[in-house]
Amino acid sequence: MITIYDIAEKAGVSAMTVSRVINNTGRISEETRKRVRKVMEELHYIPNALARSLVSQKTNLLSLLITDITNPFYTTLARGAEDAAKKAGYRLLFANSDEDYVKEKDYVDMILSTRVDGVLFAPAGDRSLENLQQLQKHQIPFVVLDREIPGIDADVVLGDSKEGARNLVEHLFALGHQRIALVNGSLDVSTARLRYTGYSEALRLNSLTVDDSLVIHLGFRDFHDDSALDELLALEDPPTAIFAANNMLALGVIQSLRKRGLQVPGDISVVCFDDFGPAGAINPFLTVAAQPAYQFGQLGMQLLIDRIEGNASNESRRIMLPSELIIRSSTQSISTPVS
Amino acid sequence: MITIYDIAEKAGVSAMTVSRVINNTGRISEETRKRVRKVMEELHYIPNALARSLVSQKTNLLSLLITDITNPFYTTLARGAEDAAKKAGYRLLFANSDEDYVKEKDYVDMILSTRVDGVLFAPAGDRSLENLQQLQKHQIPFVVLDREIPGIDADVVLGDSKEGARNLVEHLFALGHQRIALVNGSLDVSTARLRYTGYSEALRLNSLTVDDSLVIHLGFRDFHDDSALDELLALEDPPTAIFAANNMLALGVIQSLRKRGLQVPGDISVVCFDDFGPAGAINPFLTVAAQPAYQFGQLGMQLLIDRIEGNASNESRRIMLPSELIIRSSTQSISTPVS
DNA sequence: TAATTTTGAGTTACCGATAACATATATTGA
DNA sequence: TCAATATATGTTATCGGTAACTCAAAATTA
Repeated sequence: MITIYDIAEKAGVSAMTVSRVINNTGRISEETRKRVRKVMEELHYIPNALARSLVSQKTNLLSLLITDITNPFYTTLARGAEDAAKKAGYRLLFANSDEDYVKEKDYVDMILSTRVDGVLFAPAGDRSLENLQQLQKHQIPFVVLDREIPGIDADVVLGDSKEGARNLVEHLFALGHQRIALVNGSLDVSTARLRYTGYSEALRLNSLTVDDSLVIHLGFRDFHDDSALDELLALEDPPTAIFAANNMLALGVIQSLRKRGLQVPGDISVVCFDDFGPAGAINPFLTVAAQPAYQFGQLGMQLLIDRIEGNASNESRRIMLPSELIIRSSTQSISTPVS
Repeated sequence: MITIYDIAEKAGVSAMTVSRVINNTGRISEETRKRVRKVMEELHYIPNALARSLVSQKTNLLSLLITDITNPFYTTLARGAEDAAKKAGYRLLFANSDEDYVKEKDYVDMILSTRVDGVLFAPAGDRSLENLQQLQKHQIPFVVLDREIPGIDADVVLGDSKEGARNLVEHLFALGHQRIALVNGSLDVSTARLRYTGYSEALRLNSLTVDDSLVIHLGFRDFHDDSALDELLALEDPPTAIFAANNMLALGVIQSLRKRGLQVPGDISVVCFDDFGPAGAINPFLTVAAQPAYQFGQLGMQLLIDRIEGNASNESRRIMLPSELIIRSSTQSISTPVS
């Protein structure tokens, strides 16, 4: 590897002079500058970011921690974050926790030892608390995305889960559905709780109460075990519609329904939170509460960079983004069954 | 930030002793070891990977460069790469070139200054040559993914584009289609050339020749300008089926067709390369040649790590993965039009 | 018991860059 | 013309670790 010392020697100057040429600092005669530049090009010199960071105490590296890289919500978010980071001259280190606290902790340790300048953190859930506290303890600036963590006071970008849920359920009511099941994420995730709240509020506003046998709690990521669905369908008065708390759950629900020979929306209507990215556009099918994923990433990154660069006040900021109800063909009126 | 010197002072030993405790090297009495460990925990010590890498000349960082983070093919590939990297104890730095040579070059510079140990490189196209040569010049090990670059001799993981294309076109023939358009990627991408070859071979095998007016060359990523489609449709003898060279192009084609009031497959059949990840499972629609994206990432990463760790022979390896023809509902027989 | 080996540390130099300070000319002003 | 200032560059120390070498005390051997 070529270092500034190699350049210095060949150009007949000191290393410091080379450093000055690279960084355009100090006074250098035009002649020396040209000579050094020429040698740098000849030797294909590239500064060592490690050494630089060690002395500057700045890596220009940010980290984006998401919970599911195969979920289009997060990849679209990632693109927003990447664009914003690049614009501000930062590099981005991606990490994927798979909704797993242990994997998340591993990544936090990695993040700490890498000395990144800041973290955009989509937590797995409430128990991410200690992972976030770990960052706080080491004074790494971070912004929380998508899920609020009780006990953490930080900048945060959220979707309006309650309202989104209400909208979806109201849509189902409007189609005549009364028996609406909720296939929810784990209750140690704030969005799952809020979507439940929105769901129950919508029921109450329509003079109904929550029937616990219609509510399932799973992980947000997988729907491997669909036995819970069997229980739902075996109910005396089974649901005519299912509200899945996110896109991946909806995928699982629909696949499981089909496996059982049930048509969507013919036999049962399905709605969910989050859209499906570009792929969702080909065959518009699911009625969703679409969140502005790109903006999640972009705004979150802006908050983070503001804070890192000292352009943010001490109090933490909280951005709530609305979701958009997109009515497609996974829902239909209960009064006109196709069967 | 806590350093080994802080630990050393508080534990009443030298920095070297602390280093030895951390790395389990040298001889340390059990007593000292315990004392040092205790102080490390008390102060929440975390080793500085920068300093470590500076002396060891190893960062344990790998980079994955893809061309489109919103394309499910690449995110699934990314997951495969990430899993394999993690298993081998490496961290992964993602980058997204957007099929743009300039962005790609920027990332290569970043990669070089970050001193990553190796790169998993999905090139934008033939002109990535100089970016790859830049890596070679600096002796950074890399593995090329998905697209072969003339002039570069390196490990590479490819899909069998020719055969996949032939299969798709044969499928269309079997349905009675004779006027088959090809909406291809740019010809400076090897997969575009091979898919063209597969397309023309299939035609020839069926005693047809390529009609140039049925072939469009665009970028693999966007289908913003769909005027070329108008020309296709305005032909005296317009196509009854379209073969899109990848999933993103298929998306654009279908959306454009619908905008013009044409139904798929009613008015025109569509097939493409690459599936749509988890989202593709909800509403199976497009007939595709699905490539094993996860394996692309996983195998590529294995080749890379083998090479980095000196477990690979000097000659470069070439892995070709087959694609699977998945027949769904975007194609129908020409003899039974629904219209 | 003296010589030798082993054990458990410490010292020094270096990885590649930069901040802070030092210094030799060149230039300017009185 | 000589001090004062400006200009261009060099020296040294440091960021946080680790490799390589050194060394005193304890344990082993003859």
